[in-house]
Amino acid sequence: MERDYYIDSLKKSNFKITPQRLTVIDYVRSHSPGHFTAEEIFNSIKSEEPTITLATVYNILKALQSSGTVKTFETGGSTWFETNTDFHGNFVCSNCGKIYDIDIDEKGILGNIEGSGNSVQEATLILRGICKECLPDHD
Amino acid sequence: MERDYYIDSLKKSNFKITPQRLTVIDYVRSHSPGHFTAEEIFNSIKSEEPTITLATVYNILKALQSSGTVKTFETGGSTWFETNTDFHGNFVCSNCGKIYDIDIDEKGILGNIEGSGNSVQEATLILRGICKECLPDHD
DNA sequence: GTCACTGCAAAGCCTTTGCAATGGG
DNA sequence: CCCATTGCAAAGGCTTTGCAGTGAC
Repeated sequence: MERDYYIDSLKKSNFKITPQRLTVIDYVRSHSPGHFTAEEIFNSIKSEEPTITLATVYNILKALQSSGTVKTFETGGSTWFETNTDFHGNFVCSNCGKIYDIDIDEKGILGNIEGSGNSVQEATLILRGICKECLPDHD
Repeated sequence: MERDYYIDSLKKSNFKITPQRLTVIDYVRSHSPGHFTAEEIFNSIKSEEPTITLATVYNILKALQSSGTVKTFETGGSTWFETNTDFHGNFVCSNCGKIYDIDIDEKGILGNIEGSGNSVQEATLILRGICKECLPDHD
């Protein structure tokens, strides 16, 4: 996604554009699609933005999330952020810890949900197992 | 589920049967299907088991999970436990906080996953929105 | 100029850990 | 009897909060 997509989304939600926010945007853009913790982002950008703190990174990620450009999910006791806002599965390898996006046919799931009478705004699918690379017969 | 289902599952996984474990089993059995935090269980059973601590409840829930009778998912910064081990969605109402089980057709999802080459052991689907009861036009 | 945002430190959850004492098999 | 489990206290990880100073608009 273009930088302006993030900037415009922030503006639309009445958030200000700060250098710190731009640095985080550049980070997630250049690592998309991917999965980040606040701490990971903090560690990666603090050379570029030496006064930034972890609390600010959390604040920025919350703003990005409110403006709709970032999604989150919780697993293993921490919160993960991602730029892939389409419905998909997040496969977490129990061996190496890597997270992979898995395309999912949304219809099969959403069909059931609508029938429940609840208004669904957001869906998060977490899968756990052993990834391709960690399977014993991996070549 | 019967009490023996939990007991036998624990034994099969080489866990011992303690009075504290039976108390937790009775609690989840009498609240099934449902969604519990460790603290909720702790608060509910401490009158019956006055010396128990939160750490022990966590320990017991971990044993139940390893023996396959309890599943967990994380949301809102805490871990939820449930006895419904079949694949299903957990709908979390952003307004009242209640959690509802939603039946999901597993095939639509698993079809995609198998194709990815990873070995999936477990799937958790979390849905967020406004529940039936909280919708403005609720009668 | 104003109000949101930043940086900092501290507090606040939730969960785990270490260890001595206990008791289930 | 022995080793897993308990109870207790303390520590640990992740995230939020409060507040004074700064800077985006």
